[in-house]
This record gives sequence, C-alpha cells and structure tokens, in this order.
Amino acid sequence: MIQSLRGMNDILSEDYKRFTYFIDVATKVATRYGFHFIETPLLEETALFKRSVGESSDIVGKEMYQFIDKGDNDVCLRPEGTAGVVRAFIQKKLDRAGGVHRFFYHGAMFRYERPQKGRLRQFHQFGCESFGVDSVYEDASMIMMVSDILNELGIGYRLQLNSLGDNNCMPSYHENLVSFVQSSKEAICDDCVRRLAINPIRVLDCKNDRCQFIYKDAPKLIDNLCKDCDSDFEKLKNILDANGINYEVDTNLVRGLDYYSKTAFEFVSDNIGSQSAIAGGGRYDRLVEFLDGKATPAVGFAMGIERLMELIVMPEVKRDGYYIGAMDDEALELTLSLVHKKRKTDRVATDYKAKNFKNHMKNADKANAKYFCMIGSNEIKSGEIIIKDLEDKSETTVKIENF
RNA sequence: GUGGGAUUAGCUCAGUUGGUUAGAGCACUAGUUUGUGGCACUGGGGGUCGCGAGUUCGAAUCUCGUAUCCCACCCCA
Repeated sequence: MIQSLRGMNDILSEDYKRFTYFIDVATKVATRYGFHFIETPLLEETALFKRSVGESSDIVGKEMYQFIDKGDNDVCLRPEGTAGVVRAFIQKKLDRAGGVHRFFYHGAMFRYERPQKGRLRQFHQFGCESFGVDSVYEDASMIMMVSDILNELGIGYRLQLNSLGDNNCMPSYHENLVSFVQSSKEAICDDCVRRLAINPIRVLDCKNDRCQFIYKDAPKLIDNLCKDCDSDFEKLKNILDANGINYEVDTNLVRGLDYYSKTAFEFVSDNIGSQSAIAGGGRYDRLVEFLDGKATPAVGFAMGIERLMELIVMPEVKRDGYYIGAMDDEALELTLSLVHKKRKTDRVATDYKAKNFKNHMKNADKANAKYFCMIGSNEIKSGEIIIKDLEDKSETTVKIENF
C-alpha cells in the first residue's frame, strides 16, 4: 500500500468541516477589518526566503523543501506566507502606488521537520499582512482581530507581548546582550553557544534552567528601547487595556523570523501540547525595502490551522433538508425523480432500496434531515405526498407537482 | 537531526509463561407483518495482528531491520 508522506495529512469528513468552518470565520472577521484575499504561489525562488525569513532561522537553514527544477531554478515550497505576499506586493508595484493595502491568505506551508502533535510537514496557515500603516494602532487592530477570530471560534488563549526594538535601539542592545552572554559562555548550554553565533536574542527563550538562571540578569529588550519604540509599546498596551484584551508582557518572547521589529506577539493555548503557539506575528517595517521595494511599514500575523482545529467549538448542527424514501420497488423511480427535483434547492438524502418506515426513519435521522417523505403505492395513486417535519413532528400534504 | 513509547476489524481497544479456527464495544449490513421516530432483539460481512526478515515443532506474543504515529528536545503556526 502506498501511504502519504511523513507529516502529510488528508483532511476529510469531520476534520474538513472544522477546517472550512475556521476559514469561513477567519475570512468573515478579516473582511470586517478591511482585508482582501490574496493567493500567492506555493513555489517561490529560494532566494526570497533566504533574504526575508533569514538564513539564521532554522526554517531556512534546515527545514525547507528546496530543489532545482527542470529549468535549473533554485526553488522552495513556501515555509511561511509573509515572504510571498511581500514579494507580490512589490511585484505589483503597490509599494509605488502608496496608500494602505491589507491582505489575508490561507493555504499550505511546508517545513521539513520531525512531525509531532500540532506539527506537520505540510500544514496550513491563515494570515494577514497590512502594508503602509506605521501607526501602532494597526498593530493593536491586528491583535484585536486575532482575538476576535479566536473568540468567535470559542478558543481560549493567552497573549504574550514584547517589543523587539527597531534600527535605532536594536543594534546596541544586541551588542550588550552578546557581551553579557559571552562573559558566561562556559556555563551556558551547547544550543545557546550556537545561538550566540547565529541569532543571539534567541538565547533569551532557552528552556534550560541553568541558562535562564544566568540570563535573569541579562539586559532586557524592553529596558533598552529607544523613545519611539518605548512610547509605541506603551500605547499598544494602553489600547489593549482599553479594549479588554488581556496580555502578558514576556520580555523573552523572540519571534523566530529575522524580519520582525518593534511589536511581537504570540497567542498560545495550554490545551494542545507542547506546540502551543496558535498564532504569531508582529511588525516588519524593513522587509519591503529589504526585498527591493520602496520602504513601506508593515505588520502581520499567521495562525496555524491544524493547531486550532481541535480547539474549535463547532456550532450545533441543525437538521437540514429532506429525506425521501420508497416503500416499494414500484415507487423507486418516482422517488428518485422527486429527489432530483428537490436537489435543485435543498440537500436531499435518499436510499435506492425500498424499505419499511422504520428503516427509512433511521436513515433520515442519520442524515440529519429536517423533512421526511415516504413514496409508496398510496402516493402514486393519490398524486399526493406527506411531508413530515422531524423537529416539530407536524405533517403537511402536498400535490406531487407542487413539491 | 537526537532520545523514548506505540502500531491487532472502518473506529476505540482486549488478547494469559509462545500453543487449536485472534475477540469485544461502537460502526456497517440484513431481518424482526410494507405507513409514523431515534430504541430493542436476532443474524451477517469485515483482520496478511503496520511491513520485512530471523529464532522456534509452533509467533499477534521473542529478536533485528524498516515505515508511520505519539511524547520530549531542536525549532515554530
């Protein structure tokens, strides 16, 4: 038997219902916030991700599905959504056009990782990207939007917040941190030694207790923000407070992708195991310029759909549509004609075999139909059928031609 | 990539120190008077015990390899 590849799932039945329900809700909310759908290719030039996500990240360093295509192009299955959207934004010259552009997308992403719960090699994200707004109000709106989506889905969460600083304050902080960590280099774990060389701020969220003990006196991002970053962060907190969004400031929250600056946030759930991040995002004011576009402030987030799936509280499914069954073989043809006719407007379930009342009733309940019709010799003779409402148990008689 | 656990019917799982024909519940299917409810009862179908080797008179059971899933790490949504 040929099986699907490791970490690649089929989505069907109940899962598919949850999946589409999520997309529906998220799309509805994003539309209310003024976002428009954008579809970008699954396959992009490798350089795009190397430049945007950054070679220091594991995503680019070791998790990309990268290959040379038949035209000798170095290409990758996208490991995340932002890079492609930014590329499209620049390619369509929207950076030159000016103004505000807001996009949402959803689709498959690919990362070559060891799978576990909430981590797949092909997985799905829903994300939003906003271009052209440098106000921190937009950051706040994004967070409120994620909150709206999660609330509508009945998903509880914790929101973690941090500021990563910008071009003014980040570099000097960076230096301070490196020299601090360097001074106890012998005591930190191997991973941190590696991080120090590749992406120093990542040492901050190391899970090793010994490392954390050392880092508790390390300089904090938040204490070293420049005036702009600091006041924006304060403003952000105030807006969230004023709008009833609970959050915790986590000075060790570091986003994994190189392009973030200033606002960084992560929504986590305590109910789905160790892969607890259900949404993450932040501001990336320099990325558009970095990808050869005209400097444009931007902020965005992405949600991991598979991680959300098991947390979604589905609305109660109501009885819907018809069940039409035949009592005897002579009635089968008329039954199918009526089914066909009704299917132009309603969901209709049927059975191709003649059955007694009880068996049809069982089918109707299984199909969760609202209305129930039986076709037998009586109906053929009288030209009338009885429609039974399975909820309130009432019955109405109609002529077949009016059905 | 590193370490650990698991894999038996469509699903959830039993299966004795290695010993006849591998079981249950749910699901499926048929019947229990061919016209009023989801129930109940009685049958039926369905398994290369993940896959491949090995040990043995004999393997779901022991050993090795391999695939996948799960857990932790790394990292991330």
